Amino acid sequence: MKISSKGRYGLRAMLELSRKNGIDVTSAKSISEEQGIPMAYLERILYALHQAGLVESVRGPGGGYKLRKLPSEISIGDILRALEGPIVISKCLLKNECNRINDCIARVLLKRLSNKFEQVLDEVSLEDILGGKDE
Amino acid sequence: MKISSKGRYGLRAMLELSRKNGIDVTSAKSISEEQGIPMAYLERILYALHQAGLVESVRGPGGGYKLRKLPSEISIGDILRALEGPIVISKCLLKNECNRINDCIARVLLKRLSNKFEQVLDEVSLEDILGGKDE
DNA sequence: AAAATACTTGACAAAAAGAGTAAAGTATTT
DNA sequence: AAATACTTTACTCTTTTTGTCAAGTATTTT
Repeated sequence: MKISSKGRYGLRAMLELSRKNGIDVTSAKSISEEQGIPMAYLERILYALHQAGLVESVRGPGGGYKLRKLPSEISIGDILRALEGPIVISKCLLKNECNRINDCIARVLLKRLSNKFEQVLDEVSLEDILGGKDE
Repeated sequence: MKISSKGRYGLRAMLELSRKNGIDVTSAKSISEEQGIPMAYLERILYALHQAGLVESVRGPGGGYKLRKLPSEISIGDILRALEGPIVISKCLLKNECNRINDCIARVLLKRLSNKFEQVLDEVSLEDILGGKDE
């Protein structure tokens, strides 16, 4: 029931990029230092975020990363999906993971809760947090 | 981000008990058989649910378990807390698990999402599922 | 062009968590 | 007293998580 440290690191990296959005590119190294995220691990995280189309990268000296969309257009759900895969509350909701699909007394419940959770995560954007939007 | 198999088994056991609520006591063995849950594991799960005051047990031949409250009075959150501990979306929200509490760019967000999740789980009771309540 | 910088990618390893077993013990009823 | 069933601890196997390492690719500045 918890976000992994990979997910948390990713969120923090994205928030850091949001903070500096518009200015220019931010190097992985500076994110690593400011956020205390192991460099080698961060690179893999940024790579996954890149694959998902959430950030773009600029190579060469002075290079780094920047958001590919506005902070208001990137949800927490987007970030977690990129780093942790499909957002489901239970493994058994994934394809081929349940061997009593038609007989499970809890399936409807789990499905409903899972959808609700995903909805919550998709409703909040990076901008909402940065702006300090409270509710 | 997922409920453990322990949590899932527990949910299913509780739903099974809800189904038979009022009639009499249900043995661990019959739950194990009907739900396909390993007996030894189920016993530990029922024990935890008992400790949490969610079920009561009757010993001796013909003994078993029954709900301690009405299905409408037991939430999914109650069950998961009993089996998996405090419901938090991130480890770093627990005491002594975060070493940059006052400096974490994501803390407010995580706290907010975590509360929201817990609220969702506490809003749904066993009765809601059993009755097939859809929304 | 070369060197420096920085992103890309795959393979691997240590550590933690999850899932379940085993076995012995305790309590209660027939 | 024998059967049934709950209680509890300890342990093991497997999977997942959390990274590290190292080699490679691309781009820019000098």
